[in-house]
Amino acid sequence: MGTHCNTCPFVSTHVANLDSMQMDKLNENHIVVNFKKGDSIIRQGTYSTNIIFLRKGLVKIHITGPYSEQIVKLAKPPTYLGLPTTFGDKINQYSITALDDCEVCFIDVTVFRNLLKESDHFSFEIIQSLCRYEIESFRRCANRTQKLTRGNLADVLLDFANNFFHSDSYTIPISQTEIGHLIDTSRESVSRILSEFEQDGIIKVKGKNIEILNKASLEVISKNG
Amino acid sequence: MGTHCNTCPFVSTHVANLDSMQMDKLNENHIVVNFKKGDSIIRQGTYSTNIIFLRKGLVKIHITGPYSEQIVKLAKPPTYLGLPTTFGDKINQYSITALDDCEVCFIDVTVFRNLLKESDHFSFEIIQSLCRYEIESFRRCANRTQKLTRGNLADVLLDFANNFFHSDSYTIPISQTEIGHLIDTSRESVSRILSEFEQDGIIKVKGKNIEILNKASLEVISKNG
DNA sequence: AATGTATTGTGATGTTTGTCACATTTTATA
DNA sequence: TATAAAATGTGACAAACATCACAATACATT
Repeated sequence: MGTHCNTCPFVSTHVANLDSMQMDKLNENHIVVNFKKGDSIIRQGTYSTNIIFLRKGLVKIHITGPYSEQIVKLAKPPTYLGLPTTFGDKINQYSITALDDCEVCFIDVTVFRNLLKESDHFSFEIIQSLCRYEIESFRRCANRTQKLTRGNLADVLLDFANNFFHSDSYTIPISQTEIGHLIDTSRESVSRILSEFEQDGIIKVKGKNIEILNKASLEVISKNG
Repeated sequence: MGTHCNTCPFVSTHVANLDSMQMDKLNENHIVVNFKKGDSIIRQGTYSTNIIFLRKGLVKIHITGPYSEQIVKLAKPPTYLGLPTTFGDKINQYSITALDDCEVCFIDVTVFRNLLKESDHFSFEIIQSLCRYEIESFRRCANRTQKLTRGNLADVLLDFANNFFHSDSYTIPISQTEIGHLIDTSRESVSRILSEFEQDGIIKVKGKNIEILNKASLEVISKNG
């Protein structure tokens, strides 16, 4: 707690036009919670009446598929989590787990609902986000199912560099098993292909530290194979 | 044209609480268009400033993946199409093609935007739909990537029976090639597996006519195979 | 009815990748 | 530091499936 919504980056971006009464209402009806790496933030199958706003940290959104776990996507702040659940049947349709130390803001769904009611601007922001997610989700699925494993793995490495860490050298926040769940392949294949990449001088692996040595190559692999 | 929005099933379901002035505005700013089987309703990469409401007929939503075409999903009325595009960058991120004779209603995006502005109820309906789509999309992707081809094909056959034609005997509205694009497999595999199903007495195929003879079996295959 | 076009059936073959098995390394915990 | 637990590396093998090739139908159009 202790952080008033006035100073919250999410409020300033998305709810800029809430009046101060609405702002106070939001402030009184949210709880800031910290999660440690590995903690479950929401769990598939459980009941939820909160919208979650991710303020800090990295999370994975994952669902129990027909056979194995699938990581649907990774998410970084600032973003809402759990919208679909809360406006659907209130049963979480997926799990969210912290990959980092995370700071999230639980907002009661009725309060959130009222914000939507009172601010058409805010509603529209949410609609736009959801639309973006839908398109991303189509693309991700098409890639995953059409590309070979090498291509998907290259994508993951590039995605971390470009969109999460903004650096070609980073500590990968998930295990090889999890990478497997993310690109629908086995842990063994991930291991093998990472070795190949290293042998080809494309990356340098040291434990969980990845350094991309030849980004152009990775991009080619991402496209062609 | 000729159909006032008053009598439109979509309006009565979703926009029930628009006042008559809003209703008239909607009515003046839409165009009803008919498409024939195979016609392209929207085309990936083109510019669009219309929300589309599907009133009648069946459509496929498909995107050009890294290698081949992928049918993202099939849609039936009543549903909005093209929301993500129109509230995103206005460039269609996917194509929509009629599988049937279709009747769709083009609504100018600014008119639609105003409806959202004026009715928080309507906005919330849209938010809820988008949330549902997102969850569906996660599930579909997990199934597609984890299940074997037999299971996915069984799913498709069941989906048509249960959710589109409400009958165990129907004329399948897409070719085997398209089924392949829908479940990410080759045309040949679709053909082979359909033959297997028929040999096992699970379905009867006659041209494009499908009759499900043993639904329980199909459901088992959908789950386990 | 005739001809061309799209759709479907089916065999042979090769590739990709999952699975099993076990060794090895790294990380957590008492 | 010792010991357990988790994560990773790697070989051998099998399964599922794509691809290629070509035949056989069905469908449309004049």
